Amino acid sequence: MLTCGYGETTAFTTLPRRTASASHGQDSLAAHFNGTPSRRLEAKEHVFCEGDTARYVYRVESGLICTYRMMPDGRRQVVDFAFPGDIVGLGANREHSTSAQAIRPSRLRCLPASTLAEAMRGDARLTVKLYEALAEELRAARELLLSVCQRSAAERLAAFLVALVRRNERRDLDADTLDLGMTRTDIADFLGLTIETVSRTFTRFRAQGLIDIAQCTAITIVDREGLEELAAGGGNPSD
Amino acid sequence: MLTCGYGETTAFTTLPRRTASASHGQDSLAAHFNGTPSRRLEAKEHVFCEGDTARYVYRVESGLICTYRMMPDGRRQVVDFAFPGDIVGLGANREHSTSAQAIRPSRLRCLPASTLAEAMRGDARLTVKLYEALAEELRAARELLLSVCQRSAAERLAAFLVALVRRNERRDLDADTLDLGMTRTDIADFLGLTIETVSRTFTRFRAQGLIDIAQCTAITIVDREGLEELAAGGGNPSD
DNA sequence: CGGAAAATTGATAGGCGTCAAAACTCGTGG
DNA sequence: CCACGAGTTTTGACGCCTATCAATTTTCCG
Repeated sequence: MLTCGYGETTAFTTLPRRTASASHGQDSLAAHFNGTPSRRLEAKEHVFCEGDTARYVYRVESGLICTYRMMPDGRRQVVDFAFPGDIVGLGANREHSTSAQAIRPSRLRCLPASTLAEAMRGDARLTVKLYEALAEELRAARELLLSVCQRSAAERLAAFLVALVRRNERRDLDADTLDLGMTRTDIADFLGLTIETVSRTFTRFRAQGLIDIAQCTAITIVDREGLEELAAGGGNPSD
Repeated sequence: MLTCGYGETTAFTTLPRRTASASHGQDSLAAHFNGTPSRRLEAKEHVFCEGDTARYVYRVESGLICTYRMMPDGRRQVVDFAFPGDIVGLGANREHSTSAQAIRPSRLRCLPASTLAEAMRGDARLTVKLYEALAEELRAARELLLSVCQRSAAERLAAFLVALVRRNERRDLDADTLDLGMTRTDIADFLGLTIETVSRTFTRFRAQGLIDIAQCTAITIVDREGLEELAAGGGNPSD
């Protein structure tokens, strides 16, 4: 809405918007990542953990990173998925307030926080860019909050899929062929559901002719409009 | 954790932390609000609405402001309660991404966004302060996400009350006497519950000797430890 | 091919939402 | 000062959605 022309407000614009925010701040941000050391991560390896000193800001070059927060008793809330081009680790004043973990083998570019801080002192416009990028993340986080807390399981999953489709579109990929690349657990922890509910909802979507499931992580969109309607709250049109 | 010495991570540190963030950025922010025009609002009057052009940033002088987002079908997610001293309207690039409404009669100081933007251009340290304040809001939003999505109704409400108690403490008010000043609807929309569930949970808390309810909005904390334990997830110790 | 991890499917139960009605609060006016 | 009425809160009954527990099937690698 702020930086790009998507007319919808269907929630889980989380993913599209995050990317938008990236491209928003990237004009001047991107340059700062050029030539920085890169780091390879295996699947399940951590980029950083909650409480770690924030030494770097990262840009995802390839792979898939998820950021999350844990409760003492083990419950987990996935806060974000970061795809290639996205920035990870912004907004950590001193310590990271989330953990970040590679879901599949990934490559990151690492920009030292000190370098960034120095650049911020010298370049007010860069700081404003970062401020705006952060504002965008805040907006996305609140949208996720709205979505996850106020929607049924089917609505959440539909919105999630729709967000991925739109992300594909913007990257000129085949929009209707999704490679999730993440486990049911990741999705469940993102949407505030259990893996069983996610799995059942996938199955129901297939039965309803909304999607097709080749393998667990390879999904084809069959009825995109149906999904979008569901995502918009069309499941129970009460008014 | 970042800026103040509270050792706990019990969630719904939302409120305490937000204030912490305010005081964090306020050293240099506060000065900018001095002498700005003030505005009085009646209960239920809006400060701004989602989509409005972001003309001002506000500091709450008195009263209580809540910010929220709506879904097309009317479901509402309260994102934040802003108490005196808190800043409202930060992070809006161009339009507000949330609505803000006075819950009770309130008074605000209004800092024009253009003035702030100008100050940011001239004062890099201010921009960094704002960046950090926003980072704190982001952290709080994610904490709220974790809390609301992963916790039972009792845990959510307990965490909410504990957060208010801690807020009172920091202001040297009587910590155990809460004047909520908001309706059950506001609380429900904040915690992702219905008013009936909120009401029932309050009643159960009273029956369990955790709290005492004089009037709907006047609550006394009886067993603070019990509440804190509940808030931390002590309701169902599964491990 | 074999074993571990992940996903699916089923049965069950419980928590919370929904609908509905009663009780309470509070401001207004007789 | 009391009565009234709208709005809010409380309480109850009921049902559905989703979590939980458990078993099976599929997927993924070594």
